[in-house]
Amino acid sequence: MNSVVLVGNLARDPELRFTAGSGKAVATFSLAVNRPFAKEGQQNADFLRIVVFGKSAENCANYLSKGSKVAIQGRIQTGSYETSTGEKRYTTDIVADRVEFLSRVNKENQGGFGQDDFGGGFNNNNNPEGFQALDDDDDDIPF
Amino acid sequence: MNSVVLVGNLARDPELRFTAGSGKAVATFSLAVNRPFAKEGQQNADFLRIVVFGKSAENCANYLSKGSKVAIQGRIQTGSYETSTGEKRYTTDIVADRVEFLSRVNKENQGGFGQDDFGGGFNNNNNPEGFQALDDDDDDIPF
Amino acid sequence: MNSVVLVGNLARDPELRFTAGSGKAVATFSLAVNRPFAKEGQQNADFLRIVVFGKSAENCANYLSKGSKVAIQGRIQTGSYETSTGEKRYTTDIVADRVEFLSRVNKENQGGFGQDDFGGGFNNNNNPEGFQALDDDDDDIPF
Amino acid sequence: MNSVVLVGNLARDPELRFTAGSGKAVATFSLAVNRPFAKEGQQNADFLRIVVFGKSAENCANYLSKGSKVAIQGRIQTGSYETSTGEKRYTTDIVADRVEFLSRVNKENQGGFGQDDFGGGFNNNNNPEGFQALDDDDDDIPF
DNA sequence: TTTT
DNA sequence: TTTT
Repeated sequence: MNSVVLVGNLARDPELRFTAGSGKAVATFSLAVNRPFAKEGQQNADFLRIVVFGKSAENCANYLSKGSKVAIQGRIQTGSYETSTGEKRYTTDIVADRVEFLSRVNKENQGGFGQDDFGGGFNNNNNPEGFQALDDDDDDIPF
Repeated sequence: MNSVVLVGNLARDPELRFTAGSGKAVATFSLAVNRPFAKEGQQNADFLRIVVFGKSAENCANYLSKGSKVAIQGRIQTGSYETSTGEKRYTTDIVADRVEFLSRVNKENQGGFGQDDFGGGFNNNNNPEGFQALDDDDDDIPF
Repeated sequence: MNSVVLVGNLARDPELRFTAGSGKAVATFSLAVNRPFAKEGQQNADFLRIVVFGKSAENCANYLSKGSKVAIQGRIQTGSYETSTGEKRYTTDIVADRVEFLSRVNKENQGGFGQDDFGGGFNNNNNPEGFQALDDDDDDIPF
Repeated sequence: MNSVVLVGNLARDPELRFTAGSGKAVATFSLAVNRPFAKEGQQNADFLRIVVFGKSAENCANYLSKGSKVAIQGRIQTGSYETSTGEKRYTTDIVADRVEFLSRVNKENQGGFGQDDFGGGFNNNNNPEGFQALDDDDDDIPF
C-alpha cells in the first residue's frame, strides 16, 4: 500500500515530454505544499517532484502554470542513478494517478490578472479528464 | 489504520455546539465531494457528515459557510442508535483532524460577491489553527 | 478528491455476485477497523461496507474469509434508497480500487489452523491482481 | 494537505537517538513498500526513510526489526543540506504520525523462528501507544 | 436531503 | 450488526 494525497501550488510551470517508445505524454512539475505550523524563519513548504502520465499530463501542461493550486492523489516512487563521476544518487517522485485543478494561472497572462478560481456552474467537473467549463470571463467572481 | 482525505464544498453552513461536560467546541457540516466521472443524470457528488473538534471547530464556524471549499484529513467513524420506534440505525461520520481552507464565502455577504479565494502563495498559511494572512484585498490576484 | 486507506479484518465472509448487464464480478464484505485508543467499554472498531469490482472481487471471494486482514485503498461513496414503507435511508460504502492481502483464513479450515500470514519478503507480490507467491510452507517464518 | 499511508516491511533495524535539546526520542528506519505490478527484472519495491518521534519511536525501537511489517500514516517532508565539498543534496523523509504493527521479528532471535504475527485476542490494540497483548507463544498460530 |  |  502506497497512497499519497497533496494539496499545493506549482512552484514552476509544468514540463511536457513524450516517451521514446510509445510517445506517451509525461508531465513533471514541482509542487510546493505549505507546512501549516511552520514558525517564523523555518522552512514553510515541502517541494515534491510530481510526475503525471497520459491525457492527464497533457491537461496539466495546457491548463496549469506556476502558482496554480492542485490536489493530487498518487504514490511515492523512489529510484537511483549514477552521476557522471560515478556517485550514486537517490530520487523520490510522486506519481500522480489523479490531478484535481483548484485554480490555474492563465498562461498568456501570467503574473498579471490571469488567475481565476475554478468556479464552474452546477455539474462542473474540474478535473483533467473530460476537462471543461472553465471560468474564462474577465470578472473576479470565481463562478 | 483509518485515513481519509477529501476536497469538497460545504453543502450547508456549519453548526457549532459545545460538549456538556468540558464545554469543548464541536462543529458539524455536510461536505459535497464531486465525482469527476459522473455521467449526465447520475449522482454527481457524495455527501459526507464532517465532525470537527476544538479550536479548529471554532475556526470552521467563523470562517466557513455554504459553498466554501475545504480539504479535510481525518478518519471514518461508524456508530448506531435507536429510533423512537426502536429501530436500529447506522451512522457514518468523518472525524476531521485537519481542515484546510481553500476558499470561503463571506458570512455577511453570502450569495453576493463575498467569495474570495484563499491566496495560497508559498508563505500563506491557510489552515484553521493559527489562521491568518487572508487575501482580503480587492484585486483578483490570489497572492 | 476522495481518498480512503483502511487496514482491518473481515467481519464476515465476502459475498460475490455478478452485475445483471455485463456479468461483472462484485464482492462485498464488512471490514472491522480497530480503534487504537478505544477505552474499556467503548466501541473498539469501526465497521465499513467494502465493495470491490472485477478480477479483484473474484480474488477477494477466493482468498479471503472472516478474520482475514487486508489493506484497502479506495473512495467513500454515499447513496440513498427508499424502504418498503417509503422512508428514505442513506448508505455509505467504500469502493475499493485496491485490496492488499495481509493474511487469510483458509476457507476449508476456518477456525482451525488454517490462518497463514502472507509472507511479504521484498519479492513477494501479495495483492489480488496477479495473486501468487503465498507462504504456504509449514514453518512460521513469513519470508 | 500532505497525507501519506504506507504498508511495508522494515529493510533494516530501527535506529534510536534522542534530540540534543529536550531529549525526545527519534527513531528512523528504511521501509520497503512492494510494487504490486512490478515486472520481472524491474525494481519491485520503493524504499522510504521513516522518522518517528516520542513514545512511538521508543515502541518502534523495542518491538520492530528488519523484516517487520507495519502500516504508517504521516506526511512527506523534504529538506536539503550541503556536503563537505559544498554540493547541495536534497532529502525526502516520511514523518510518521502513527505506526501500526502488523508483525514483528523477535529481536533476540532474528533470522530464526522469532517472527510472530500480531494476533491478539479480542480487544487487542496492536499499535505503538498503549502497546500490549503480544502473541509471544511458540506456536505458529497468530492468535 | 445538500455544494461547486 | 460484525473482526483481531
